[in-house]
Amino acid sequence: MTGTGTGPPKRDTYRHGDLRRALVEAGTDLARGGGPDAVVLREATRRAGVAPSAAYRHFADRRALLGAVCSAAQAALAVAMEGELAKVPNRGDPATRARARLRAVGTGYLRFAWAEPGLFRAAFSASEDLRDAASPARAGEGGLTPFQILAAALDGLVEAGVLPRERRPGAEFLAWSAAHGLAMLLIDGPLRGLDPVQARDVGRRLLDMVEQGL
Amino acid sequence: MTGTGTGPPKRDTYRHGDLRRALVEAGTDLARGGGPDAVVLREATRRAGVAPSAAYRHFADRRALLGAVCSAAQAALAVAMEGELAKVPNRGDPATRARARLRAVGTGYLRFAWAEPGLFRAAFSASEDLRDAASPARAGEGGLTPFQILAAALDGLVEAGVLPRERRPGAEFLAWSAAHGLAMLLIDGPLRGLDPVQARDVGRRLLDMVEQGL
DNA sequence: TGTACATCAGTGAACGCGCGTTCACTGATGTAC
DNA sequence: TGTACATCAGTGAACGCGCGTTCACTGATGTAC
Repeated sequence: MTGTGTGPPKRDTYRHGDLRRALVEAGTDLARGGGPDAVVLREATRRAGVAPSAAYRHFADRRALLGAVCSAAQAALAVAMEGELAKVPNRGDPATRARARLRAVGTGYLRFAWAEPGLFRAAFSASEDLRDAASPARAGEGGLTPFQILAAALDGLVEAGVLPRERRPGAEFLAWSAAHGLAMLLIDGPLRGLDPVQARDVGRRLLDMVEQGL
Repeated sequence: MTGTGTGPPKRDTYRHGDLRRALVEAGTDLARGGGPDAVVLREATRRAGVAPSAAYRHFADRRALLGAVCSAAQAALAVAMEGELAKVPNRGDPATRARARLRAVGTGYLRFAWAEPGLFRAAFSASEDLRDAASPARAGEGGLTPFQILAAALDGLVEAGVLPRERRPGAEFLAWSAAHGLAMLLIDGPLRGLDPVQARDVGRRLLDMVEQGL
């Protein structure tokens, strides 16, 4: 962290100090504003106060930078989900508590998508498959990725006897689909015009549906 | 339709004849291959065998062309959904028939997304809101848009006494979210690697969940 | 039926733009002696 | 503690690219007489 922090991109040293991190942060800001397409290598270097070619000391190409931004976005999503989970009181009977935890996971997911649409889209932009879903770079403070947080909540539902064990396998894809679809329709799609109250309502009803339907 | 049909872009006349349609078709082919970002004005004119500037006789700018492609993609989606609906037998009691029709709508949606991922993404690319969801340019052969087809299926569920009337309002957003989310995860997201059999299975289970949870 | 003319769809050359990427370089840093 | 040197992070100029868009034009078509 050289220079004047988040001020102008002027540096006092020839070396940057932590350019890789600075580029990921700049890229993340760009994604925040305009989604994955807005992650432009040259603009990231500009914001870091560095020549465009300097980026190639830390990333093989633009795709690699976007991949790092994608991981950062997933980590931010995980943090949002953890934050919602932390609000769930520890009292009450295990069944209602397990249900509340699943709802919290879904609420965190939807809230993040609503509050940070660009970042949310970036989180799902890089070509990843399920193997990447466990990468530590995508984890929140608790060390779990969004996908793992959801899985844990569903496991809790089984342990509490709410979800029959035989319906557990693959359940994350169903719950995930519902939340993801609503998120996409709300931020990018035909439901974009909804006001926050309507959005919250339809979110609640969606989570009801998942709870009933799983 | 001048020249040799779908052959090389050589024309024998100065006038094209139906350039607007040709550009939308070329743009749709581009979207089919690479989603909305692949709808490149210059490439569309190239495929139509025409100078780039000719496009401006028919579209104000690239966005307008993309909008037309988006409508065409939605119409194709509507046709796919209609096709699945047509398979539902007309016999049986009204309740199971209404349920089957909703499933058919969902199946058509998911099948289209799976078979035509680029077109599917293009269908939801243009900035539209719910008012556009009724535009005739997006309708299938039955004159209904995808959204309207879904709404009709849900109305049928109410009429058959399967869905309580008070839960009908807004139900399209819930069903739509579930299907849309799975579609996105399957074509663009972490579920991309699934083979067709797995994809079909998770699709069925998702529709089960919607049926149970609505 | 033939001719003059208005229309307007398509031409072709040019524009500025910003991008990702390369390459030979420079100079700050840390290490070996 | 001081000096020589290897390392390698960042420089700066340049590249080719394809894009969207503009503009004055040209020539096929259809209409009026």
